Amino acid sequence: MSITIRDVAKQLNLSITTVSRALDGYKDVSEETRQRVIQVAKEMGYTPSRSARQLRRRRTDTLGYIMPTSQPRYTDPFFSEFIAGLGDEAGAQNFDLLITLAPPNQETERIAYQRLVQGRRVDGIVLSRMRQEDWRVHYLHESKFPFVAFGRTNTSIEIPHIGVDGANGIRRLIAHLVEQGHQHIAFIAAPSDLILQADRFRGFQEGLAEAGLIFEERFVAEGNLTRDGGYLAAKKLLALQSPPTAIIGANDLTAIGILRAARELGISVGSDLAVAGFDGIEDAEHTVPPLTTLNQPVYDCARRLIHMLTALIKDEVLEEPHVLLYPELIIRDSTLR
Amino acid sequence: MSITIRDVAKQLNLSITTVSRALDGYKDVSEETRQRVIQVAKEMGYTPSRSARQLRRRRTDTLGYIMPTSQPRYTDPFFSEFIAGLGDEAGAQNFDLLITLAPPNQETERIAYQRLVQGRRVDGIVLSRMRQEDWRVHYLHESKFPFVAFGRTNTSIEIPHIGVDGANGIRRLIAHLVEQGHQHIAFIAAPSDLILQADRFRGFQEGLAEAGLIFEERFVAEGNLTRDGGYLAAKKLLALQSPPTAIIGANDLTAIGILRAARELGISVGSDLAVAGFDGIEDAEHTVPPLTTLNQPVYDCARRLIHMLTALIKDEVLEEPHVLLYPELIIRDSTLR
DNA sequence: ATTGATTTCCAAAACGTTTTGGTATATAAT
DNA sequence: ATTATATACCAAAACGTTTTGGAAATCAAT
Repeated sequence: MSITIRDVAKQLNLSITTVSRALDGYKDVSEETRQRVIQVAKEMGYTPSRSARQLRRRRTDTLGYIMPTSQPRYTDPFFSEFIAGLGDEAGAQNFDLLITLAPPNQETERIAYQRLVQGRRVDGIVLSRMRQEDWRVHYLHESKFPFVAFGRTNTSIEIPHIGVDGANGIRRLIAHLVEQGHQHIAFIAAPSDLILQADRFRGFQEGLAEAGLIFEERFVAEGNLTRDGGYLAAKKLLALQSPPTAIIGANDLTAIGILRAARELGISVGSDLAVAGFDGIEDAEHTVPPLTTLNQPVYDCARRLIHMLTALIKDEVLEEPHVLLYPELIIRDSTLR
Repeated sequence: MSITIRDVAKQLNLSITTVSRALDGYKDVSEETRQRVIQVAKEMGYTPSRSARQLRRRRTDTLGYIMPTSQPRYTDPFFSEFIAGLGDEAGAQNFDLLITLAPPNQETERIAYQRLVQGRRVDGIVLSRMRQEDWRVHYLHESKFPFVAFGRTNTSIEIPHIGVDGANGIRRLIAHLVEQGHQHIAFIAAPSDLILQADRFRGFQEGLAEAGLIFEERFVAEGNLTRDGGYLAAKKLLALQSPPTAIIGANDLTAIGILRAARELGISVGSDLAVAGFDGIEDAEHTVPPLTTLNQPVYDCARRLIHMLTALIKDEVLEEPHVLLYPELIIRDSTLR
């Protein structure tokens, strides 16, 4: 069907070895022949078969990412940006990116990871949304499979990763809110098995303590990192006896839900209620009022992760296996009176 | 390194042929042996090597999608939903999804497509954001490579696709706006090489005509399907001598930009200015005011496209090679006085 | 007792590369 | 004149499957 290396070799009256090595830039082929080979290969439109090369080289030049999609249609802009970063850097390094969707913590997820690892379909895997008891970490580690993570983990296992210090961010956010005169600050949480929840929540408690405020259980509501989750939780919080004057969402989507709840209740965000999120997704600039948030350089993190991962695959030594970044506090009208 | 079919065969004292055929469900292996094979293969944790299988079978069980990313960091929620649909259905059909990013209409894009096609990297390709002179269509057609498209094309080439009737949608939207008493309706366009622009713009002109309104050139501004594009274009339109009382964005992102421009200018959307978009992205529900839009069932379209594509790959006859859907007009506060 | 079917298995070829371990020729060094 | 070195090439093995074209054993029909 399509042109193989054999066709090129025949055309040139050379062995396939020589053609292969000429194209791969080995030095044991004369410059003249190499030029001829390159020329003819191009003319004939030869592209090496990926699977043959993979089989022989025993690597795939493909990286895997399994996107944790909770609901069928649901997508967090966070992931778009993350994937854009992964894709761009992977492309730059001549790797392909294989994306699979799987709901977190389910059998399907396990199967998805096993397919990638055991079927040797990718050379390395990027993990995100790290969890407290993360079987993925143990599984990949035991399989001796190269992987990197966005976010720290809990385990003693040594994992190259990039993390953003959620606790630090939320502490600074609370300092800002207190500066704006808020004493009653609430938090809408993420699912409790997520590391990011642990970090951000710890920041919440520490921030309150630092400001000399007491932590009230009733000011913590359960969210699920979606707009609807934020909306429902905010409704509850705002229906309390003496409601909070500021609400922090575990992420921007949650915060957008809070905005909506406030609007429905006729509460003016900014003057009457401060609202803030976490992530720095693009939508946050366009809400009414624009949303105060802690920006994570998601795109850059994704690129750096790929960089680390490819280094890992090539058995290079990572100069910086653990990176901890600090989110940038972006103050917008949603927390200004 | 990892377990191959040979290991399993040795363990069972069978030939690799038999193991292979047992696992593939051929009938020329006794039920008893098959059970033993399955059992042992599972115990040993055997997963067939993808590349070996691909090489031999001469197919990859992978589908490709190249996402048109214009700016490095930029992502339209539309694509997240599209990808979610592609990924889910691909998974359901036991295909992988290979995603590459490439800026449209550039050399990189051509290379990206060639890599997929000539490197026999995928078995089929999904196209989106169809263009007037779409070299991709010609290229894939000439290469006899299976592909499907989201959106029609204007070539004579027969392409299985799913389209959403943009003209129809915009016409209905205009009828609604006229009903709300609007006489001065503007349009912020998409790049003119896109088919969707042609369709939606035609709908704009037809809709005006049907309502007996005259089409004014000055009420058309150039956008680029982004929030910022919408924002800038809206600023221009609203600075006109006698500005429009309604503005339609070529997509929701554009409309969100319009909302922002209006807010900055102190124009009250709904009462003073009607704003509408196209796509039905989730954000549109959460803007202030919530955005009137024409909803496309993007997720479902994506799934159906994959369905068509896999059928095409298997040489099945498509029962419906061309699907034309009508967008759903969702009226929200942004066009209600 | 043959022949013909059926069942169950297998050896070997093939897929298209890369890599290994050379060989032959020319050049340089002794 | 011999030996060493460098240069330019190649045949064959290997990667791990699936597929092809049987073969051996069993059973049924004559």
